[in-house]
Amino acid sequence: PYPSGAIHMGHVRNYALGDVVARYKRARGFNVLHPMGWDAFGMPAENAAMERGVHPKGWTYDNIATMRAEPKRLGLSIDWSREIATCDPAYYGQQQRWFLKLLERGLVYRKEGVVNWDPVDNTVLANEQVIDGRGWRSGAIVEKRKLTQWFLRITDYADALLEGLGTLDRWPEKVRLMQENWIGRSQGLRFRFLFSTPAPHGFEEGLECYTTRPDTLFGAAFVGISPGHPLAERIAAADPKAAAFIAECARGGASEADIEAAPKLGYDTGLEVDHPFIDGERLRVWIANFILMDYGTGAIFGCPAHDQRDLDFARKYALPVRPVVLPSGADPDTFQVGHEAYTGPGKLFRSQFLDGLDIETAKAAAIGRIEEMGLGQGATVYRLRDWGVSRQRYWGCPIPVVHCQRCGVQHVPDDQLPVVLPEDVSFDRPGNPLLRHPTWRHVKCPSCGGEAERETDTLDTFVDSSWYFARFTAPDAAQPIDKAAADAWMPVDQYVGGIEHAVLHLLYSRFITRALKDEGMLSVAEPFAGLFTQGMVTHETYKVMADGRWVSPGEIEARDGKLVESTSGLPVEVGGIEKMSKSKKNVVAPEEIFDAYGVDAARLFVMSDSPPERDVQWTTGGVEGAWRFVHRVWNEFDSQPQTAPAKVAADVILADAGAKALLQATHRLIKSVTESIEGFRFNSGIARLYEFLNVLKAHPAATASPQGLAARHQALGVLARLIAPFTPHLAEEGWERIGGEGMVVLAPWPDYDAALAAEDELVLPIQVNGKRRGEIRVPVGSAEDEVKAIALADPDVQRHLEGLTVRKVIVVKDRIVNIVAA
RNA sequence: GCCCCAGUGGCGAAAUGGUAGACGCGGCAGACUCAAAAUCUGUUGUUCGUGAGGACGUGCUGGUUCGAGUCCGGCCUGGGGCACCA
Repeated sequence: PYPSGAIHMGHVRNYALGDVVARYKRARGFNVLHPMGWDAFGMPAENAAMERGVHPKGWTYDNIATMRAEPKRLGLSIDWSREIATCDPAYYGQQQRWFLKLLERGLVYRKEGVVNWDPVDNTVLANEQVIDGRGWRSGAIVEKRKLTQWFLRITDYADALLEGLGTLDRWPEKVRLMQENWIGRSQGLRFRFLFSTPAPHGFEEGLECYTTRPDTLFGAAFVGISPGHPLAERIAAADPKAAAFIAECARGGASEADIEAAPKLGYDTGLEVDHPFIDGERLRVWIANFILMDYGTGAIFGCPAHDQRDLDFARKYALPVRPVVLPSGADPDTFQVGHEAYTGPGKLFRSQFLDGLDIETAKAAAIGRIEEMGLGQGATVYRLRDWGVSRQRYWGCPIPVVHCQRCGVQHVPDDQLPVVLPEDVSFDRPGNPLLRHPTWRHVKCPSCGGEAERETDTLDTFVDSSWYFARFTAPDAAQPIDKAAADAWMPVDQYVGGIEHAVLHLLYSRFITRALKDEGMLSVAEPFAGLFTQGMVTHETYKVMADGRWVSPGEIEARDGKLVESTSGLPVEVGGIEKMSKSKKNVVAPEEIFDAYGVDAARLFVMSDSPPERDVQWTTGGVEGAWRFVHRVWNEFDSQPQTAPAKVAADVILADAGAKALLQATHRLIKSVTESIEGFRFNSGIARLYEFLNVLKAHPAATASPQGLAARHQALGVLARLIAPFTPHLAEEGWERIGGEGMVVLAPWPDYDAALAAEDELVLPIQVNGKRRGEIRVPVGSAEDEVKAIALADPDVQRHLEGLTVRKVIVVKDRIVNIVAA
């Protein structure tokens, strides 16, 4: 977790789910590494420093000290000897070590580029960190700025990351899909148009375009370039109108709505290029506002008939619209495109050597022809961009390089690592305190020994969280990763987290893992073999009707059947059910719940009321139900006689009908709870435990005899072990109460006896024409003929068969009987 | 616009193609109590019927099947992801 200072219900649910897995697997005899650490760098610490004058380091470590108590109180079975904090030089120093390795490998580079600038946090953001045009943390509208920044070459791994998704069969389909879309591979053609008009300086070789629809080249109506294209800049230098148009394009709003509403605009440059396939045909070159510079080559050819944007553009500037793909059944002489471009399947026409081909074949043929002509080749293009990791902030991992006027960028030598953050910094002004520090940045060049300057950018905190799992396997190693330890533990078998990291942390970690593998530091290509994305904890929201203020659940009460604010008595309306958040005040503090109901009830409730992958709505009634269950379970343990029951032979117990029934229920319980945990259906497993409690309570006979008492003792012993992953403290107390050996946390998971778990007798429903008309009791495994005879003889069934002729009787063994009659 | 997911009682939900609504919350009734709370017991999809029993029922609509909440086609609604990506 980020050490914000307090845990919230989302943490409780997240870690409770993970703890169930850890405790279950441990009981199953596995070695379990279940660690905890702090993602401790980042903006909130600096904000606290600016607002309250505290030091980010002190603030962070104080928060860690406060927060550490909570997982302990929750009873999470964590190995605290492996605890790490990413703001510890012992951690980030090792990060600097591997960062330099990647720099040597060419996976880190520095370039000037247009970047996303968050004006509130005063720093740069990666593409993945811009959500709907806003900073992922600050929510501020992101601006474009030209800056020199450090980048990690994630695009080198675009293909590997895409292919690797296919191996992650224990990941949710949804997350794999999101990553696939984010990487966005497309196959197409990269080729040059040759100028028919005199080529502008620097473009003598032609103008390079990228397309995924080379099959539609015969429908080309124009060539378009992005306002940011070098050719556009060159033209603007000599043409004030072009310059004005480009400036106009840059002014448009950055929000989605603005982009969507923006009309297609173009500027006719007067330049023309040759159509590669049609002799004498020329295409006009336009600067167009809808063409992106950072995808493909920043230049396209427009085929209005088969691309909606090109069509909009063509209609506006009265350019020809020539269909070249004919839908099946359409008449080639009359087929036209109106306001909607045709993007569906069909056969090529009006396209010379492509005529009659289907789209895929035509693409290959067009690419082949362009390649023969030496104008270009088939190409793969990705939507994924390199990962900008520079942050102009103090509280982050320093980038371990030195800038020397004479020698350029120099690595900080290994014996001078870690580059430690200076502590004497001030936050009285905006901007990066490292830049203002009087001495820290001034160092000698490691190469020439002359005056040089440290890099003052720090790393994106997502770098810190992209390898911590490997560090956990040997948290004190003198090198970043102890390979033997990592080989023993990695990959992570079960990762539990929120969906919000689908294209952030989960993609970065996959990239860094692959990069470190190529560096020889890790053996696995994928960090997380199993991923589970849990749902959020939600709560109703409450709003004072009079003034629209949000009020918290603790500030309201029911008076005369109506909700009012306690202090003012003003009526309150119930709003939507939303993720717990401070802004909506629909937060329930875990500590208060622990105090009121105990941690076991809190753990139980967040897992019992919804499937783990779905959101769970926090309700007082719900947690009280869990709390009642805890008490009722304890009552069952507590009502067992203090003295251990006399030893009773197994066959004697089974001879007692009541005792046998209880043992059968017990073994069925083991089977179903085990399957529920294995399948991550914890809510169903908990429902089975509730059910079993009702069975246990409804068994008065079980205590009346030595056999009954012995059966009950066995049942309670099983129950203690089965509830242990969910409510560990209750399990421990119950286990001790009935004289269990040692601690239940160390007890092996119970195995079920298949014979006992099986039913002896079944109630089979009998259907007549698909409607249930009766039921019969038959022994398990009864022969089809026997069941058929009993079913047909059943009075209820006979009543419904009156006047009908039985055509067919379907007997599904031990399941159902359906009589088809007419 | 493209892609994905989900629609089941008053609510959260359960159901390898085989008794829809387990379990919990809430409601109702009863026991205990002077009373209330807590606790315990029973009951609780809708509807017709005094009852036995019947009809209807998993967003809508077709289909496959002896049998569909579950599989297939079309649609509606809600949620999420991506988005001028050529």
